[in-house]
Amino acid sequence: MYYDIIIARPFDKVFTYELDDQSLEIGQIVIVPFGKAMEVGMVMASDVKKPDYNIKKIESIISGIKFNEINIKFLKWVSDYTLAPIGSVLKLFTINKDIISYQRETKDLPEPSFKSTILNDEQDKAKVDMIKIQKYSHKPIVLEGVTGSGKTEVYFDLIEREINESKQILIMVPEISLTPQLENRFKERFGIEINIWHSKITPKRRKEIWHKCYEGEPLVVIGARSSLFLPFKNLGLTVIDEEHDSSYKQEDSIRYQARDLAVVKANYEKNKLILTSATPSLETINNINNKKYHHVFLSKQYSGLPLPQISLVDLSKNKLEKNQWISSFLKNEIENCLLNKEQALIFLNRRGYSPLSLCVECGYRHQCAQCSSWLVMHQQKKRLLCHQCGSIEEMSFNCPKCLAKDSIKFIGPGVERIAEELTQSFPDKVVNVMSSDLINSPKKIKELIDKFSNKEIDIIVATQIMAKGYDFPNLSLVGVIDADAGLFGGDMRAIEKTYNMLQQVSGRAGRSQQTGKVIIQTYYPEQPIIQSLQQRDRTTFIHQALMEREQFNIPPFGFMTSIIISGSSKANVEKISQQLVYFRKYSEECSVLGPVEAPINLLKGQFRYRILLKGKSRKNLNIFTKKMVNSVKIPSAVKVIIDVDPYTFL
DNA sequence: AGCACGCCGACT
DNA sequence: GTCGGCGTGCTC
Repeated sequence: MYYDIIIARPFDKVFTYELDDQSLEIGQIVIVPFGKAMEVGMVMASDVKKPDYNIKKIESIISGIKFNEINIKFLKWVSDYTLAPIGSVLKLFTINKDIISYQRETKDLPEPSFKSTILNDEQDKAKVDMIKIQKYSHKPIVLEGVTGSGKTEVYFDLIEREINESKQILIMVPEISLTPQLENRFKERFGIEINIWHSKITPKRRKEIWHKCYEGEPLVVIGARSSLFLPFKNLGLTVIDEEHDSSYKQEDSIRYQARDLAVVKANYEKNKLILTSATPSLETINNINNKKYHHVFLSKQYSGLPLPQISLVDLSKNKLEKNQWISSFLKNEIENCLLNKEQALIFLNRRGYSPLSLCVECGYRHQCAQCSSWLVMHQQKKRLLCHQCGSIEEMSFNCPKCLAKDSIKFIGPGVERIAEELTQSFPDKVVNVMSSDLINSPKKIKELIDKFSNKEIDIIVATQIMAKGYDFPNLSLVGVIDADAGLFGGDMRAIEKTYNMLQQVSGRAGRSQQTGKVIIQTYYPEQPIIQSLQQRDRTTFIHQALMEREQFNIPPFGFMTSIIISGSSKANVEKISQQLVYFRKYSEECSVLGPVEAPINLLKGQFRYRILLKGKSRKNLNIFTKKMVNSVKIPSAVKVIIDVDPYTFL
């Protein structure tokens, strides 16, 4: 008998194998010889006719592990939607020899011991509403709540119900390796073991968790994007925490939006799904408006305190001193805050000391040798760093081009430079920088957060790393150095992201002990986007943004796919790009923009071109994209990446 | 993606 | 003379 097998390698086709002495079912996992090696595969079709080329025999069959109909349907859908080769998608399900051959010793489960918290009226109503909704509908529920409103406690109560039913629970979080806090809250609340899943856990843990999921053992998994592909057999509830977070979009090898896939998966499996956010994404809001999602809202801070007042500093009227970026108004407020023995957070989403190193004699700019981007000066590490590829250059104050001595000037501020300015203004206070350069492990995050909570630090200068859910009871002032960076002129997603980030940062002040203050520096205080931020009028911003997107036919109203063509030969890359867009004449419905050199047209020594495809339906756009890519023979020196629903245009 | 094959530069 | 650089092509 002959079988069609998908191999867990990047091929978008099946391979035919022979097996005589027994019959296989669709979805079974097998080991097959492939090239020189043994590979894992899944049976896609049985009883296929013998092909006219030489075929090999199936090496062995993994008993006890099998994809069911729904799993296969989802697998196929992911491949169809993301245009990723079906073999690559199979690999995402962490199907490999190591995992499938693992035998688990079953242990006795400890009894959970719940420690319930008391919900306020609003939280309790939200909880009751959600339980009611889940009884009659399988549609996802969006739990929206202002920062500090206690969303976590609400969904903890729903999780408790699932634990009591001996169900499996998945909490997806963005970038788990940096959020040790949630794990501790879970342990305290439920007194059970929490299974942390992300790409860097040990092989042993990986195998254990995979098999626990497959065996249907009651458990709670907190996981990053990839946890979506765990083989849960008894899943009761999925929670997608901070659903708007762009980390859910995987941007390397296989490109997918974990949140969107999770929604489809839950729908296939008829599972409960909760999306939480203080700043729901426009896609999600549109789905609420279209009644595809239910919506539950928490409007008040748990502490009962009013939300912090936001004031604007008009930088066009209050000119900054030369080489200073903090206005006297903000400095005064910081001083008052420190006098009250409270703490301040100053926000600037720019790492390092200065984004541009310029020679004042000849105009030379330090640029990365492999990328089309400037090198950022990092004073603490005493070097120049490329933020695209991470390459490092020696720091020098002399110009490498015109050889002038001490001619390099550092233009513009990063967090380190703001910290320097603060240290000069408040010499007897402790100022600390929080950015991914220095704070890059759960341990370091915890150390810094503990230090700040214990008031060993007075002022913290932070990048966006700060915007994610940390609680600081004594923090009463948040200053935003530059609200304009990212809000004007960027692409639509960048604007949405910046707006959310500023809204979240604003929520950091005064969460539990006293009403906080937020001060935002801007050159455009009259702009509607800044106004809606100041007045906490997110609705206006959303309404405006959705209208614009509808007008330009971009998500969630139209569909986009980006094709990135890269390679070490610029001429080759350009030639292939031109050949690809030649296919545009075969569709009237889908529009083809480009090719253009990508904004970062040189990355790690690879030249990059970009083509943008837009369409009215995802289905037709995907069919068109596939045909377009297949219309050109791609030499192996050129790489073509398809990005369905792109988030960044780099 | 791996992995081998294959054809040109710098080494014992 | 060979080691090894990575361009090209194949995997049932």
